[in-house]
Amino acid sequence: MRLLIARCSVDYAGRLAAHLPEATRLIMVKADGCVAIHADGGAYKPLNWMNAPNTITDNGDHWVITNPKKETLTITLHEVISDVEQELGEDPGLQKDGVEAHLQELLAARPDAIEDGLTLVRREYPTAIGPIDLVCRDDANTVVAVEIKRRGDIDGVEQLARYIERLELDSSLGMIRGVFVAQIVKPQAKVLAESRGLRWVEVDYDELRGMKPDDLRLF
Amino acid sequence: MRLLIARCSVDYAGRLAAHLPEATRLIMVKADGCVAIHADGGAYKPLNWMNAPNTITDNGDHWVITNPKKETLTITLHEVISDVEQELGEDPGLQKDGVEAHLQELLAARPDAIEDGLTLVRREYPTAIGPIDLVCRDDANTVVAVEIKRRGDIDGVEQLARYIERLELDSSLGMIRGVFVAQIVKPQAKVLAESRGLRWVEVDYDELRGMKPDDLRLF
DNA sequence: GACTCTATCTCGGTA
DNA sequence: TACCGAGGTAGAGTC
Repeated sequence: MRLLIARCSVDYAGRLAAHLPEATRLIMVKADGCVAIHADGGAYKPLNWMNAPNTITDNGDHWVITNPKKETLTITLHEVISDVEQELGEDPGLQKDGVEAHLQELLAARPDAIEDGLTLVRREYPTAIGPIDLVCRDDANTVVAVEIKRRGDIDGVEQLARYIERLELDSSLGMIRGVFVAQIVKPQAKVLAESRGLRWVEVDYDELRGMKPDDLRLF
Repeated sequence: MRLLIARCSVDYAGRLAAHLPEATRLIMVKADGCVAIHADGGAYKPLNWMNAPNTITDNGDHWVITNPKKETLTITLHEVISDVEQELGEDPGLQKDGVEAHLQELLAARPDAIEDGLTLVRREYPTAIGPIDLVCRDDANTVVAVEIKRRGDIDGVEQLARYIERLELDSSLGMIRGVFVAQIVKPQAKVLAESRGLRWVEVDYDELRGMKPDDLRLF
């Protein structure tokens, strides 16, 4: 990794055009060739960047970085303040817990946490337009399609509606209901779900994780 | 900005839990207090981070960074390889050209570039499910709802369909047509638009920008 | 390669 | 502050 602190101006030409006036910034060049230009604030996102793979042409006072899509990042160096390079080696990578997949796992194990009497038919039920998170049946044996999100936005409701439309083409399934499940369901999503005749349910991840498979039987 | 290269392990506990095993990484601390931990590859996104505002507690061999939501990032330093600090000062910020807002401006000024005879009724026309980019009337005085995207994906078509559904609730408007406008309309979006009875139009940003308000009169 | 969907999305605007 | 939409979304997984 090369860390260059310099007064520079930068131009990006690609999907849009962007320009950075002259100022002092950090230019980070990683081992894979990707370049990021950071200001001294504003969270982790760089002001400008070019992902690998790319080719970096160093013309002394200015660099031109080009990717296979012919987008270019041009860095003009006005004054180099510091320039250090350091090998970091491979990174073992990040381990995560608590993403949507985990929520899906927990709900697949406890479908009655979504709605009393629900039993799982299949997880990742395949359709032509993508897999449905959960397909269940309720105690009246009606098919219930479940879409799970960490954040329940309007897109998720549309997704569920599309899946149900698809399932309805298979007349052998009979009537189909839909339930939209998320840790937080946004107001717009609630309105849309209701107007589409879909239920929505908010669930708590930590509570779910705390539930042993048998705990709910007590209620 | 402080740039620390160190062998470290990291734990994040917040919206999810995440762990980084011991390895050599860059720890970037910006002037506003935000922290980012970078590996030597993998584009511009850090492995772990904590945005400002936060409080950093330096316990020598480990740092604990806490934000107002009580999320924590814990960095355990096993060996510091390099530690440099440099003032960068304020950044004048990024100037962009070619984003959706510009496209909307240009089309609001030249609705006949979308379709001959179109005149603007209102930009950002408010509805309960969000604002419609442009509402126009054609030369037969029919209301035309226009959704503008830089990239015409399937979501945009859905969005336009929702808006029209909503407008149709207002019977005073009469019949309503919809036009989906983008620099590039994806094949799937074309198909969906047509099946929903919506027109789609591709426009060229550079051409639009080149048009003076009077140029089109010549055609 | 194209398509799909997730994300500690980030970031900006607005009510 | 919370909500909502755009993004050079990026990145991972699937077909």
